[in-house]
Amino acid sequence: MGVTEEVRSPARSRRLPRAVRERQILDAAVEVFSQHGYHSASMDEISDVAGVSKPMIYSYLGAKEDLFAKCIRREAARLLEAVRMGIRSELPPDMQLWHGLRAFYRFVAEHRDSWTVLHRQALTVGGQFAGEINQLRSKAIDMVAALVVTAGTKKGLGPAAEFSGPALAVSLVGAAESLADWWLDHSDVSEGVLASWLMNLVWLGFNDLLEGEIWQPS
Amino acid sequence: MGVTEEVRSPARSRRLPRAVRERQILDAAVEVFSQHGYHSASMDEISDVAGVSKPMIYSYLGAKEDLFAKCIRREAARLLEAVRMGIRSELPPDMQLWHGLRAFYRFVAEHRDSWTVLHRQALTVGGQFAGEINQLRSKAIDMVAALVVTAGTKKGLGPAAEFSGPALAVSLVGAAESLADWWLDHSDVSEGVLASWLMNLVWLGFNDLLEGEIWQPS
Amino acid sequence: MGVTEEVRSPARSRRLPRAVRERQILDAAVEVFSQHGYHSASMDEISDVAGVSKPMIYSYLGAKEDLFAKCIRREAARLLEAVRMGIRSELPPDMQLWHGLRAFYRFVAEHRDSWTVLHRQALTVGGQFAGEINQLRSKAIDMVAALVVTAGTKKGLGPAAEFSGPALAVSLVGAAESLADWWLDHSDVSEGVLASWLMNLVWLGFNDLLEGEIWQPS
Amino acid sequence: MGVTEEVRSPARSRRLPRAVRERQILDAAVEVFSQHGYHSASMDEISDVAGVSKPMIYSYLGAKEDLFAKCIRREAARLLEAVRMGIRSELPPDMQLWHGLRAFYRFVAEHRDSWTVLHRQALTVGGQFAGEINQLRSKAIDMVAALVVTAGTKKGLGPAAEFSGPALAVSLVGAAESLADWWLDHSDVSEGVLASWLMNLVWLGFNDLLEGEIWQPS
DNA sequence: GATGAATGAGATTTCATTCAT
DNA sequence: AATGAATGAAATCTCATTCAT
Repeated sequence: MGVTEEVRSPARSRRLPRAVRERQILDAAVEVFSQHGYHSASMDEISDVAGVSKPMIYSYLGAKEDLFAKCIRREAARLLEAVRMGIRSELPPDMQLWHGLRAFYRFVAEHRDSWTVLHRQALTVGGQFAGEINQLRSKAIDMVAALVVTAGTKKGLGPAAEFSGPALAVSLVGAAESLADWWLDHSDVSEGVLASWLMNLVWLGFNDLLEGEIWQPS
Repeated sequence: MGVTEEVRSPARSRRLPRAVRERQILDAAVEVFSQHGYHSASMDEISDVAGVSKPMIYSYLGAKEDLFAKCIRREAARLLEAVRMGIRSELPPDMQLWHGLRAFYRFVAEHRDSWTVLHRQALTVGGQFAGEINQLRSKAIDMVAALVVTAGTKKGLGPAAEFSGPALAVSLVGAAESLADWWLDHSDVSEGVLASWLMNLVWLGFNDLLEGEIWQPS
Repeated sequence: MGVTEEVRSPARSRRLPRAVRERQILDAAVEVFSQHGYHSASMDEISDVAGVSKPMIYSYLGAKEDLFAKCIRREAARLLEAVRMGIRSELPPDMQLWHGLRAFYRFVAEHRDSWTVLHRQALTVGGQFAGEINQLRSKAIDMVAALVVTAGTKKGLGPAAEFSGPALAVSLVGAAESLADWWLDHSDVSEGVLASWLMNLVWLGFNDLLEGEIWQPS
Repeated sequence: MGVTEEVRSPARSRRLPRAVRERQILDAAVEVFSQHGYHSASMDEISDVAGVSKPMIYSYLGAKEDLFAKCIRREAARLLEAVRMGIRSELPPDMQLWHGLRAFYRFVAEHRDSWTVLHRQALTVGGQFAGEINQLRSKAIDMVAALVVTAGTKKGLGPAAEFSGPALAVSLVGAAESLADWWLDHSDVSEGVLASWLMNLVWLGFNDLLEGEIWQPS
């Protein structure tokens, strides 16, 4: 079309305000960390991908460790927010759980890098970020536990109290995470189906399944 | 035999048969990898812990990557073997599953380093060992899937077939792993209780629990 | 009074005349250089302390090296001036020397930063500022030498001429400097006493001291 | 001369024992530090001069700071030893002092680099090595103070006691150092003459000099 | 068989300095 | 006049890996 192809690129615009640069850098960092992991990721590559020189990263976001921590925090906040928005608290507990799971899987699908960083890479750094990650997981677990307890009290709770609520929640979250990972390699399933599978496992259990029962969104 | 053999230095014994040396080194490697992770572990420390010089490691087990791979393979084989030994195929499926889980948790308790390397550290190496790990997981999953299918066919399978067997197995394995991690920080529970909790989740499901049902080993 | 003048930020006032800015910057530079030394001092910190942006420093006083040179020159001039003002040329040579020393120590006490920069830090820069410093020392030495010569000629000079006047002056200056440094850590002595000690060393010498003689200001 | 000029250099011999390498490295470090100062000296240059790769320096002598500390300690020990050997304790105090000074100046002449590192560069590093240096200076000062006190008690000490012995010693040491520095640029004087000058200053003092007295080795 | 000696290559981080507004 | 934004260049340090004995 006769476009002069750029004498001076406006794409790589210069002299941007700090906030913009910080976002660029964080985006790049998440991408690179998710691909190579914390240790193998190099500040050089991050600065390349961000289109920024290395000193700027240090000046704006600190050392590699700080940068990684900031990535984790941002992505964790995003993920939690997404799940929170997904849950509709006016629905019955099982439907809440189902919607929460769907929101979770939608997030994973739409932000693979974020999920990878949070799930796989955050463990890498000598337990240094175990705190951050565990907070995230704790919040997720609390949400689940709240649902179960809510459901339980409605029906009178009963002997479920004998079981460690946290342990159940831990298991569910682990199952959901594991399934998310599996999904990354089997993406031909919708997030609704995924959530349904999980509901059938944790809501009904193998036994009911074997009996022919099925859970499905009403 | 009258061989004086060594006036001094029995500590750092020499001329051991190759197989022994290899085990020494692998043991040290598993210990160090589990403590620091793949990247932060240094060949220097491994050679120190093994009581062997670095060139020997390279000569016997290859480069760092190879060494790590061999660690993973050995520990994976051990874990699988332990679980296999735990299952008693003459029992009904739910009891098989329960015994398998108990064996798994016993292994984790008795070989924390092995478990740490397998579960936490193997992920960190940029997916380089995803293959190894996935094989292990696959085998675990297959074992679970086989149980479910066995149970299913006895009863006529039914609509459980509509659900991805693998996905359910993946979820169960994820839940078991997650619970194992949680256990590392809450070790005041017996492995039997742990396995029972998980059975209640995956065999009965939340719903039955809420109804007051409980699964317990017969 | 009633001038509103500034709703905020009276601290970082703008549009000051160049001379004022330059003084601000030099003051800050002397402070920072004296604390961290030439190399460890960062232009960033200097600009912070000065309350001025870095480009301004470069525009007004040049690169780091220039800035340091200007610091040294200013402080050297101040020190020399202070000593000159201290000497009363109408007094006999020994009293002149004594008053000069007192003035020197007063300066050191009142401008520790200046003295630190001149004495300690100026040496560190790979002899790059040896020239500046040596000029200062030369002037100090010349002043001392003049005193001695004056005294000498009055009395007929004699065999003192066989001794290198400069060398004696160098020694005296070195002794004075060394004592100044010592004083920084033993500040509980008055500058008069300090000067007297030195007079007893260089005017009388150990020998006379041992004989029971003492020099004291008349 | 028809020599085949080296197909493989034995000069840069390889695989030397550790002790030898350490000495090589320390020698190189002293040379480079003395030329450029602590900060401007680069580990690269030191490794070049030493004919050794950088990792070896780190492996044998530690980080830059450690390396510098080790340089200082070694040179300080050498200097002290040289002075101690110079003093002949059977002589009268003034002769002891004179011999000590001569030994000091001989050392400075023969090990300019050592002296430069000790005197000029050691101050550079943010007072981090002030301790090391002050220990050295303290020992020198103690030696001088001991001489003066010895002389003093022989004669009955008298009012010299009123003067701070340490302060006098500090001054003398400062004078000696200063004169050593001056000497580096005026090397056409023998170390005996240098020592004599200083003796005339500190033993006799200006006053006696003006009176025509002279101190000279008996 | 076994190891002390040795290094290439690359990682993180800092800083003086300048542009463009 | 004044500064936030931006970077080239270099320094320290570490580590997996291999010779040569």
